[in-house]
Amino acid sequence: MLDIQLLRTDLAAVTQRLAERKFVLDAGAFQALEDERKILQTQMQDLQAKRNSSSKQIGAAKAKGEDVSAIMAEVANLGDGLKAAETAFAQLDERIKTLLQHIPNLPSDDVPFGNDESGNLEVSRWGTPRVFDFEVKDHVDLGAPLGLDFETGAKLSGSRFSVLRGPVAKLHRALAQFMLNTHSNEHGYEEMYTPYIVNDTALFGTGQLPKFAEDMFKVTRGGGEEGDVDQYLISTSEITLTNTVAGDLLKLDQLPIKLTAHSPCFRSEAGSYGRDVRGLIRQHQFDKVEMVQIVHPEQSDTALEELVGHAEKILQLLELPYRKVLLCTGDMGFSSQKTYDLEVWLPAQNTFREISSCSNMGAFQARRMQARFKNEAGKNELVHTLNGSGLAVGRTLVAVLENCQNADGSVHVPKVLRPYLGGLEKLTA
RNA sequence: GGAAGCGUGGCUGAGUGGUUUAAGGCAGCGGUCUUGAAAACCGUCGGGGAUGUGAGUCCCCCCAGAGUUCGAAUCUCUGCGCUUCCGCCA
Repeated sequence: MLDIQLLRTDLAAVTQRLAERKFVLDAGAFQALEDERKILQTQMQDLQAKRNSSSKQIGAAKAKGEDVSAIMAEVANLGDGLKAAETAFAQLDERIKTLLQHIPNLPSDDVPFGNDESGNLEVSRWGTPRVFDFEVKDHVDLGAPLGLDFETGAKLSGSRFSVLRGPVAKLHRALAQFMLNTHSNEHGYEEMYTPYIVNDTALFGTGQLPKFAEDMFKVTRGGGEEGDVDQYLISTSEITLTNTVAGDLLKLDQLPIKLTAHSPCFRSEAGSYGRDVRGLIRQHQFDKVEMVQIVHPEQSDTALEELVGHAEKILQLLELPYRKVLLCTGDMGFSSQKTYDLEVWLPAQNTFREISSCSNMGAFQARRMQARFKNEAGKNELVHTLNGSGLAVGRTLVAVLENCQNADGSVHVPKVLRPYLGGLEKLTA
């Protein structure tokens, strides 16, 4: 959520910057709402002040045993007008709040302008795509004999679900454990285990609600009876990790907070019909190791660079070629002010595919969650939040299968994963 | 699943309808004292918002939402959370 003061004081500039990320803010309509709000709020507070002082007089008079009927009559006249003013203000305030909740974050100054992903800026590349002296298979064909089973997934749960068996299942587990160990042992993150079902408050805090409800899986507790509360499957453990500080007032020495977790992620993928229908790239359920940092506002820019580096480290240790991309204004997520994507090389597609997304959310989520710290001046200030995939496990599995494949259909295991697989060097059917 | 109790500022804790516009304590911050520190003492000390050049004035917030009342931390209803006991259970 943006600071409403910013819209009040600098509406034109905010509108302009939002337009760069393709969000149309009707500045005239907002200004009209604001003007009306000011009038209503002043009227309401004026009436409230009168009521308060009269009530105080009644109390004082009663204590002395004096007659209060005159003041009572005076207050009675106030009654309806006050109620009407309060109702009108509440309605208007609600409209302004709702509007505000649907406005995305402002891009940082150093984010390049662009309308879509073609405007993204490649920052760097790492590794050299391997030259194959045989025809490469994609991960679906390669994975089938190794235990990658889409048919059974579809039987159990429908399209975009999969079952992993044997060697592929073990590789999947090894990847998640390797990532989690690296972040918690080498990169200073606290390992976390968090719920996979959350309430709407948490989703509001990180920005999935109210705008992106259709991307979520909703679950209802207790069989759909009246009074049951809707809850949601997490679409990323960013939600739970970030919301651990919701409503908190942190001490300066508690920052930065660095958290990591391995969890399944559930996405309805509404609006992506027909895209990536083949294989493991876009599933309703996938695993991800997530990194979250809660930091002092002055530290968030450098924290983003550090966090991306942690995700890159995983790819480097796995010896997977990738490139680092700075997303342009038109391609960023709702809550982000600056985002790097890491795209891993997939030889079968002869292209780079997103495997990690690392973002600095600034105070955007912190404001929604009311996550603050006591700053050097003793004042309460919103923290900055960051998150990034480190990495998406399913897509990493795809990348390992394709990049490490041999002519005979076997897959050699990256060295860093071997300790997690009992020293196994090669996956075979 | 059954029963009981409890949600007050960073923490603790008083307050059951009106000088409480939330007492006291701890922590924090500033100071006195001290070579320095500790202790002691003095002062300060919640958040959000409206209006105003400013000093200031005012409104809202005691888990959340509705309600009763001239007036609610206090009374009523609903929800959420926590604690304890019993039952069940991985």
